[in-house]
Amino acid sequence: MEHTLHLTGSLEPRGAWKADRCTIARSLEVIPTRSAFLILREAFYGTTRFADFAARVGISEPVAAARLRELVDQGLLAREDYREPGQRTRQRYRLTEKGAELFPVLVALMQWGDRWLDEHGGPVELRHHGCDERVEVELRCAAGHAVDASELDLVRRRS
Amino acid sequence: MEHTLHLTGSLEPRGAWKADRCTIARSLEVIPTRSAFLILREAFYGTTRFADFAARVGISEPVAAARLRELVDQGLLAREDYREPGQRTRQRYRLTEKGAELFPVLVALMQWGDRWLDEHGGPVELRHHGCDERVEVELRCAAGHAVDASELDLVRRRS
DNA sequence: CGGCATCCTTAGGGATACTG
DNA sequence: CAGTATCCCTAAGGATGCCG
Repeated sequence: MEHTLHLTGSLEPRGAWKADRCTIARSLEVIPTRSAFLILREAFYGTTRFADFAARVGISEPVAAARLRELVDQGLLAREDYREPGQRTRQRYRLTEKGAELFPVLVALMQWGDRWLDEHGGPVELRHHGCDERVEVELRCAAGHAVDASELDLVRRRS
Repeated sequence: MEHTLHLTGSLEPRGAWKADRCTIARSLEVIPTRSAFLILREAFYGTTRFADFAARVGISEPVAAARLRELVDQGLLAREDYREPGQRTRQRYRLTEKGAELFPVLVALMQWGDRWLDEHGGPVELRHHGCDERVEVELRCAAGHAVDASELDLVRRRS
């Protein structure tokens, strides 16, 4: 069984596209580290406070400070002041739309880990609110077909 | 707009599940580095040879050797000898099923980078072979509904 | 509470040269 | 062709302590 893509036409020879435009590589420059991924995980789980990020991700506060600053600089998190009635002003970090759209990446990592790295299929699962059915990431084409990885063509974008 | 999940029932307080069982964290222990991700990208693109991995990922050969060994040790790639008729024996690296199932992770990273990190939506795209429609990763529940990130419950797995 | 300063250790990675 | 050996540099991250 071959696990590679169909490479069509002008994508080969490979000089046809520059490695520095690869958007997988670019994404990994924005989220280069394990701690960055796990801080995003916490943000999806609803964590907003500095000390909670450090504690729940399991990293030291200096590292948490560095990662949070980088994620804010990249526009994935927004740092904002807020004040609950009768309380002092606090800070919190919230996902921006740009950050929130990374959700499928985290779900895909979780799904793979659930299958290959845990005896019991992982500690938690995602369900469709209301419907209550299990949720998974999948590949699907614009015509609505579920797509297997063996049915893919990789082509240069039609600009 | 809130970009967090619905956390239901016993997932809170958070001590209810152990951070070391998080399968996102576990996956990132298996593929911890940018170079590991990009070697997998190359494997999907059909690269099989040592020197090609190093050159196409843009890493030095010592680093390529270390990453390839780790990926083989983790069972994502298989190293095998092969011989074409009339040629000497060569080595190649091929994706295992375990490695191949990481494909949605890479597609999700590419899709996010296409949207947020490239002026023109990315250099390449995936199309459904035959059908020729564009392919994307999406969240979908077992009942067949496309699921928005705002419609998710996170629950402990029913074991 | 939400950090920063300092010091330390380890891991990632480049360059160059060499080997079976 | 498919790597290893060596050397060096930088980044990631922990521990401790301090600050507004």
